[in-house]
Amino acid sequence: MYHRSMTNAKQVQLGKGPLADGAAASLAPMFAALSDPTRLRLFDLVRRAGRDGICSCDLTEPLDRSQPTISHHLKVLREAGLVESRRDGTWIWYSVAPHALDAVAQFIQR
Amino acid sequence: MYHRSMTNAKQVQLGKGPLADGAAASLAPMFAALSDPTRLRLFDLVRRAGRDGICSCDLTEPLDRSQPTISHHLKVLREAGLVESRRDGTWIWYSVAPHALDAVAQFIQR
DNA sequence: TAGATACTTTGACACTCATCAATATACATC
DNA sequence: GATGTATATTGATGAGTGTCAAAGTATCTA
Repeated sequence: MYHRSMTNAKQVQLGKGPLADGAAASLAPMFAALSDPTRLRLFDLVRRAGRDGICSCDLTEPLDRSQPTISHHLKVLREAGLVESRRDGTWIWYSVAPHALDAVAQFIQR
Repeated sequence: MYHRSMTNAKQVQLGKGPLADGAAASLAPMFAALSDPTRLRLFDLVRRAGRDGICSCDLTEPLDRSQPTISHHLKVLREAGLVESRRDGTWIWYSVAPHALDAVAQFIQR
């Protein structure tokens, strides 16, 4: 049941003062999820696929990594709350989670 | 001469197509620099200090880390092109590098 | 039930990282 | 030059990461 869309995304509320300990702890994993080149391109491909999403099977080849490696990276993105997955028969479709990057964007334009 | 403002920030040009290998390789380190909670708060403190910057000596205490650790993190931020440093006597002042987060913002609002 | 396809998990390996104590360096003052 | 303060570097350690091959799980079809 890995496709249950398990999301670690916390509702980060950035106050006005210095970045709180908890907020930093919530934000850091999202940055970490994007801190690997392969994962960045992976997320980019998923984002480009729009609402429909993209099949995991179509992600392995363009990134030139083994299938388990892609699976691992997708898991990292999913647990960071950046992408969602939905099973369709044998296939699994990935799409960007709604408001995925809101917290990150909020921090950056702070 | 560590304060020579050595910046690894590349002028990332994000095209219209899928995220290129090189662009991903340039972006990832900036995300990596922000992927640690302590470093996130560190960057936030520096950013809050505005143009004047903030003295390294004022960063150790609020983050509850040893002086070498803070020094290490500042180096990471500096080499990622996110902050700059300027020596003033015995002290060293850190401030946010101009256009520090431009590439990251551009990627996020892509 | 058997085989095929899509995907995940496990185990291993080389590598990186956050952290600190100890030490070194740079600068100012005496 | 000697002493003190601010910062950097070194070395060590425990924890985490990206990667793959091999094995496991889930789903479909025949």
